[in-house]
Amino acid sequence: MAAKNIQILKEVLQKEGLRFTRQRLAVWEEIGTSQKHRDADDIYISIRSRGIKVSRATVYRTIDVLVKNKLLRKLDVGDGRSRFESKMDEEHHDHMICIETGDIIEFYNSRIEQLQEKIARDNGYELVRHVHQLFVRPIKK
Amino acid sequence: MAAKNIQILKEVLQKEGLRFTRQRLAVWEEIGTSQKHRDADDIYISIRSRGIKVSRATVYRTIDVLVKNKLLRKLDVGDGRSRFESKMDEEHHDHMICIETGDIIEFYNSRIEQLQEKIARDNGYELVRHVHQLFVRPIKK
DNA sequence: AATTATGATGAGACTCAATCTCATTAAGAA
DNA sequence: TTCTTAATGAGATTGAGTCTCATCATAATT
Repeated sequence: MAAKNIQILKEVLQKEGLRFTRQRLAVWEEIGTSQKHRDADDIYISIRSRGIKVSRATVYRTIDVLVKNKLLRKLDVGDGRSRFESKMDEEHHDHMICIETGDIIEFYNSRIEQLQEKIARDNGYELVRHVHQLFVRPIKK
Repeated sequence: MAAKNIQILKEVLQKEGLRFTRQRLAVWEEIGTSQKHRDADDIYISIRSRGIKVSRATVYRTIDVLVKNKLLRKLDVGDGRSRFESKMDEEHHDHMICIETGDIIEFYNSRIEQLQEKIARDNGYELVRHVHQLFVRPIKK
């Protein structure tokens, strides 16, 4: 993993007054892999399989810190298990979930993004975050 | 509760090959009250407090039938407990959730509705349902 | 109205993701 | 290297939701 990314983790930990540990680095490294939309247990198993000793509690605790600091995004795809994706070098997007295959497809629409801001504002609120998911089915020909 | 609404429940149960029971009626009546965005346990407690004997299992089972038949909508506001709202005489809408007060405000934007359909179609899917929630905070003056 | 077949109910066990506890371990300052 | 204090991990706990199965109730039939 690039030294640059390790530095990002160190900065976040410092900001939060937390120590830089082997376990926290392992979680951060694991999340940096190209796989997306992974659940906490999947991340836990992967780290263990790399021979690094870590507990589920620490994985969950580290994920919380990363989510809080916007290095990680938490997704709820409606099956009771949260999924996570890195926000490093990522443009914002939302998700389409295929109800037949479970595939997760990303989408982005700037008009919708604008409208969300406007709707919140028109009601006297500011938009903090949003959840937007389209549950879809392949069009049969 | 209006006889008309009882008839709607009876039709759904018949369609599903299910019997009309005191407990199922009680759940349907409870959901017909003006309160919205209630959780399953809240519905369970209310029915019991009306002196009707019902179990949590039956409340959950009945809710499932109503959701399946679109008499009821299930919301996930991100705190681990599903909320439910009647779809009787209701226009479609989505929700804004205030992260400071927990207030749930409904909104509807036809342009967003159209765009969602288009996004799914452009990717070779048809839209089945969607989840759209804005987490907001009051604008401080 | 009584009978009867079968679906519905309820108490409590169970599931599973996520969180918490607290004795032990390790970071990192000095 | 020492030492203070935060971090970790094994396993207990939580809590929403689901499941089991003995018992009960619906509603069709007689």
